[in-house]
Amino acid sequence: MDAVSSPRLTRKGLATRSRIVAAAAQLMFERGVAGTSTEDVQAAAGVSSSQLYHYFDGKQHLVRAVIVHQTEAVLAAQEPLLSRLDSIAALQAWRDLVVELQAGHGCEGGCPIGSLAAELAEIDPAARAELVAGFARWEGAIRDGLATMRHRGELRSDADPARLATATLAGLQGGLLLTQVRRETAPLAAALDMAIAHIASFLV
Amino acid sequence: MDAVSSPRLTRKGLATRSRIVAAAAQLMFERGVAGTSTEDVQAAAGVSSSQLYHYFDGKQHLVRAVIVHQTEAVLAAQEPLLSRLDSIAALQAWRDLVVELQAGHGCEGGCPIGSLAAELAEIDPAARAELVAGFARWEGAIRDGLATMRHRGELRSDADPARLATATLAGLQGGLLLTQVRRETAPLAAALDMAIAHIASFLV
DNA sequence: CCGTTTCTGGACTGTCAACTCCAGAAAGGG
DNA sequence: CCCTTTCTGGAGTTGACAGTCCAGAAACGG
Repeated sequence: MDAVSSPRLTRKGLATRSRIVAAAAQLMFERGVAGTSTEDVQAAAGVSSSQLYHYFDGKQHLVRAVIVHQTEAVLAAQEPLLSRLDSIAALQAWRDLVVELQAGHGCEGGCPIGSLAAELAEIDPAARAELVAGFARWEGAIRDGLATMRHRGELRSDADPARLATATLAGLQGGLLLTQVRRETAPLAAALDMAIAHIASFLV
Repeated sequence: MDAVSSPRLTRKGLATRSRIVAAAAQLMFERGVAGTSTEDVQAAAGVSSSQLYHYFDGKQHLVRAVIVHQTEAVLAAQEPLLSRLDSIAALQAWRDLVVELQAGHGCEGGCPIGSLAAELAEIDPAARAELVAGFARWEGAIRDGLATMRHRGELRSDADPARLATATLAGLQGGLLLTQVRRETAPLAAALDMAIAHIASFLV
């Protein structure tokens, strides 16, 4: 739709815009959207107020750009595994990666997309739409792997890749939330192991 | 620990305090903590500023009281089923109830506790502690039902009630989040069906 | 190299939200 | 019934934050 749109941006302008989004994403991940002021973003990105408002029509627009940015970042962090979730072994490797990523932060921060979703779903319809799209991409990657397995005849025909992918993403999100709150990876591991076991129950 | 503590409260004082917490809980459920000002709470509860600060040491303390309030409300809304999750049929009835509750709101709002958790986990350590306690009670209720099943010999001895309960709660939370964002109950239903199928896979 | 557009610095404004204060009303307790 | 404590009304203070404005610097395009 728009995302980058606006008028044309100079090479320099694009760099400044990216710096703002990256700084905002980092701060909003750490303190939430409401806990991050535009002044904080300006300071972190090393830009002035007029610059921020030159590239974005206000905080809400900046937040939408942050959602897009974080969606890319989260999906990229799971590659190349995410694009090849077409075996139980691949799913387990992906599970291990996700768990290790959380352990690496000390279980802080939760899911960059999930946290934004919880904070914004009820108060910013445009943000919610962007989040639906982000989750759809994530779920789509999982679903594609499962569909490949079914297509190959490894999963029974009564396995529904779309529904399994939805349930897996739900387990992942809930596991991330509990892991964030409890500051231990056990809930995330348990949730993903459940999802994989459930998928494995459809193996031929 | 403290929760109600403070000095002694008159019958009337207790009623006023409850009104404030209930109003704050409702508003924070609809708009989030950051999106709810103390002025909003005052107006909704029909109290003055001095009253709010008479009963709470500030917004943070009020938020903690809201967490306790919502924990009670969420658990109560699932009774009497929640205390008797000791068969697959009981789990399915509970699943149906949870899904219907969400459908009843039009899938708005998500989980009252989960939303608070996502918003507060990183910015309010005291709130995080209260949320850990709230989730523990929820998970404990699920775990107790599963432990009963295992004790009766309905679940195999390699089933770990605590871990299954954690995974189920994770699925529930993630399902609620996706359901909130997508405005449809399918993700919640898929996640809970997965959890129940996983539990059923441990039946003797 | 020159006109136009984009980009940047920084001061400024208006609003809103958290929290304080104090005086007076109501309740409790002996 | 009176004294103490709790409770309430409402005005006031302080600070922060989203967003504006305009003048000047840099980049681009022919």
